[in-house]
Amino acid sequence: MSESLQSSIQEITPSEWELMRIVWTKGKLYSRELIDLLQAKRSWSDSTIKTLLRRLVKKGLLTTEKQDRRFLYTATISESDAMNGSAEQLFDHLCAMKKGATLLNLVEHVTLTQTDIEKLQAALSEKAKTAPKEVSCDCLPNGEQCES
Amino acid sequence: MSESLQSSIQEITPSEWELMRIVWTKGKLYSRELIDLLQAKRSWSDSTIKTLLRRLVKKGLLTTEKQDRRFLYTATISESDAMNGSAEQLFDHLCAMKKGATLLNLVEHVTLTQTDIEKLQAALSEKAKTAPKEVSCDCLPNGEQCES
DNA sequence: CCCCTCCGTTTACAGTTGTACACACTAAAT
DNA sequence: ATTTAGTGTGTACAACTGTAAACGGAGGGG
Repeated sequence: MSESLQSSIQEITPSEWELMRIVWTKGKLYSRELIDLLQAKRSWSDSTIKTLLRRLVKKGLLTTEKQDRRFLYTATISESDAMNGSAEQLFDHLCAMKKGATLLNLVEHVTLTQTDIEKLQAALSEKAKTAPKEVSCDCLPNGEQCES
Repeated sequence: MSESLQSSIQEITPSEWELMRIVWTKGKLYSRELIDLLQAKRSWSDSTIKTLLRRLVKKGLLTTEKQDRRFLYTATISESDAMNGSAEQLFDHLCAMKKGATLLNLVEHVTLTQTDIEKLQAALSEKAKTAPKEVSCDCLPNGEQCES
């Protein structure tokens, strides 16, 4: 389990997420399999997918391993690290004061299992022990606060 | 209060977030003020900031109002809508099965106030009443599931 | 009345992203 | 040996992003 994300994950674009999710789910696979699976959802040409694969390798998010005559593609970072990293990156852009509200909105809109909820509740109870009364806005350079 | 985000908010880039946060905090302001405030954090040239402003207006995220001889800039969407929209957009890329884990990670890493925590707990208790036992992975076209 | 200063507009340019055609190479089939 | 089918590589190109210099118009100061 990764504790805290070190140096902010490589930016992953929406199209890249689609490829990555398949790679993570399958573990290792040939471009052909990837393409077939992906085309079941997106009508992208083989070429487009091959380009995306190439770029992901260049970005260092995938590695290749020569097998047979073609390549086996594997992810270099775990899905959780990618998810947590991206989520944290997004939250970095938000006003410190309003992160809680955003989280609340997510909790309300995302489908969660009983187990997820239990874990979240446990984490929250723990956090409540040391949580501050207020968090101030960090949108402006001087200490000026935003309302609400 | 916006209930659910309609048609997926205009994509906001990292640099744009910086401008927007200032605009949201100040409500209405002249480019000069914006530039001064922003330059206290980022060493961007006036020009760069003016370009970003213009692009935000073109994207429809800001509107202008001629005042005096210059423009007053205002945001066209609320900060919460932007935050919630972006967060939901990100979550759309994640495996349905692992959204809970990502949320958990956020809850652990984000600074929350006592009040935020209470609200989250309330929302979770409510949600627990109807939450499913499991959520399945939606990464692959066929029903194939990812492990963990 | 002229120049300067402010602010908005034009233009620029490299890098990234979405999308894809066409080509090269190699193993396999004929 | 020649063709073929399957993979990877090169190239392309428009839109968007990060960053910024330069220009043009209007009001203020001299």
